[in-house]
Amino acid sequence: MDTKTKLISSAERLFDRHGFTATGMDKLTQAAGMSSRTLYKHAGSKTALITDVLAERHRRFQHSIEVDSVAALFDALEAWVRVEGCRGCLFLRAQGETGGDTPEIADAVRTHKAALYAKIQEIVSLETGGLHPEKAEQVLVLYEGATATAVYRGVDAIVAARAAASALIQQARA
Amino acid sequence: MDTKTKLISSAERLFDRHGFTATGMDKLTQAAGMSSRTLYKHAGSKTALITDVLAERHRRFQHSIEVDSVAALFDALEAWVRVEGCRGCLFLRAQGETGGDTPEIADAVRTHKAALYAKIQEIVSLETGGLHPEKAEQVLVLYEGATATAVYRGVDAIVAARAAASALIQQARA
DNA sequence: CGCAGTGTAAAACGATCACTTTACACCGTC
DNA sequence: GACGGTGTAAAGTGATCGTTTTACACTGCG
Repeated sequence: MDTKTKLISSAERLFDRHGFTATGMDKLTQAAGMSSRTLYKHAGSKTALITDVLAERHRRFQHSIEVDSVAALFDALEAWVRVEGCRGCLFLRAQGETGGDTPEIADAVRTHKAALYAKIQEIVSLETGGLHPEKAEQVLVLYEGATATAVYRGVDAIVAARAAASALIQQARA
Repeated sequence: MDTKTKLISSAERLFDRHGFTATGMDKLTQAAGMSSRTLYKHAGSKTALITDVLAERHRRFQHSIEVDSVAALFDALEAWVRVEGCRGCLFLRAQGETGGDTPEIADAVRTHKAALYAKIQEIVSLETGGLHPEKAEQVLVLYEGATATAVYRGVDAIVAARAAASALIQQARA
């Protein structure tokens, strides 16, 4: 594994477990197994490192939601949290920690959420024959809710969200 | 307004806008209009101040959700974000920033979420005649989802959540 | 052989962190 | 009129923040 990949993946882990602000550069260099000079050569700054981490996570997340039904969307989320754990949406957490004051981070969040919503719109349109576009936002809310609620209620929240989403879609088809 | 009340309300505002870790004691003393000595006499420590802020917010929040229908629950949330803004659940944000490593904060989050879930169970039971207890978790997910999604989609998310929740309850009644 | 590239360890940068201390002023009460 | 309680301003605590610097070692390529 090359230097930058190792840096980003170990940084993602630390940011996710302990928060962005609370994670210092010493912890990051130590976890990545490199000197601070090397870290700065590859990342440039802490903000840039956070941006890189979010971009990589977005890439991986996008791949994980390549599905074509609402039920499968929540199955994918369940599989995700089983592998990655459930500490809430890392993008919204980054937004919250910075108060939206860091433009690069705010942009990464916007991009990620726009893509998520677009994907959900695509799936819902597929399942309802494009007849109920308002259901997309409801499914989005269920998806975000599943992610947030799983923090303290675990996978049960995702199971409940999938059931609710399926019921709403079923209802739209009738 | 007495000293401690002023301290807690100004601290809540800063924590909410800029995050817990990113908000230093100098900003807190300045916003509260008091010396650091007075702040420490009343709060004890930053962690204790965060705990006090969360406890006060919980008190205020509990009062705001004294309703007896699912629709009214989301109306209350909409009214809340119109007054307080929508930057996500402050409890989950505190949990995320500390990684759950601070017991007092983790306790505050647990208490808050247990009360929220209990309230939703009560309302759902009221509306479905106690026949569909599994709907409570679905409404909880919609509630958390509305809070999280409102961060980037505003009140629309809450409106969508209310519609979805009402549909699910309606379905349970049939 | 020489040299650019990439890495290391470790010290230092000024700033800021949470927190404490010193010294002093105003207050109503006994 | 001395008093404890509550407040202030401001300097100082050591630690840690993100970042840069100095000095040096290894590697593959011309």
